[in-house]
Amino acid sequence: MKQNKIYKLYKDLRKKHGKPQDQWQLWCRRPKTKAEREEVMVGAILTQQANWKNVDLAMDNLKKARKAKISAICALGKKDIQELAALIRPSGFYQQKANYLFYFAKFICEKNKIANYFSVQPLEKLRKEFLSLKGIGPETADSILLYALDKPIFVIDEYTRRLAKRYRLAYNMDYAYLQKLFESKLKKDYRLYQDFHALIVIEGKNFKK
DNA sequence: GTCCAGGGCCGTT
DNA sequence: AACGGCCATGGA
Repeated sequence: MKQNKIYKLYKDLRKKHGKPQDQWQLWCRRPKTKAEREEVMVGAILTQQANWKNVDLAMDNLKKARKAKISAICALGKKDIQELAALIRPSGFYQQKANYLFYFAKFICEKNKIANYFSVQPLEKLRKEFLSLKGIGPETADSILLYALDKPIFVIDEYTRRLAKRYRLAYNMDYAYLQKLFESKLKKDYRLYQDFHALIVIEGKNFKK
């Protein structure tokens, strides 16, 4: 890949921060076990507009209750959504997130009945299916595709926008535009996308809006 | 006490 | 298409 501002930013961040640590050790692990993938999916929903410390508290509650995996959640009934909400309370917006989690889990388990569903379906189709679910917007959908399913799709978030402004990488901060921009400047490699986005979040915390 | 975090939904304009 | 209010906790 030729030198360009975006790839150079990756190299700089990699040099400055090394391999992503903390939560990112799990999210950037290769390969992941099935259980780890399911845990990342849960985390992707809980982390919406939430401090990771709070998400961690919620994840601990779920683990103690043996409900930190998609397969455990989709075994629940509708009447258990309140119990789920109580467990994830520290992550904030917990009533909504409990519903999001429950129906997302149902969706995943349903599709998993079809052989190799997530490996066989085209990426664009999978993404549209995720986006059709309540509570799964562009960032959450792409986070799950990239970090849980190892699909080569670049995640855009608040920190990506901050760095894009700070380093004048773009003027348009529209999600689809930024995503295409980053993907067009990088080798199509989920491992690169995973590490780069993690580093963007780590670095982004140093900047105000 | 105040501010804010890795979003997304819904109603209004 | 764009914008504002809303959802909520815990740490700085």
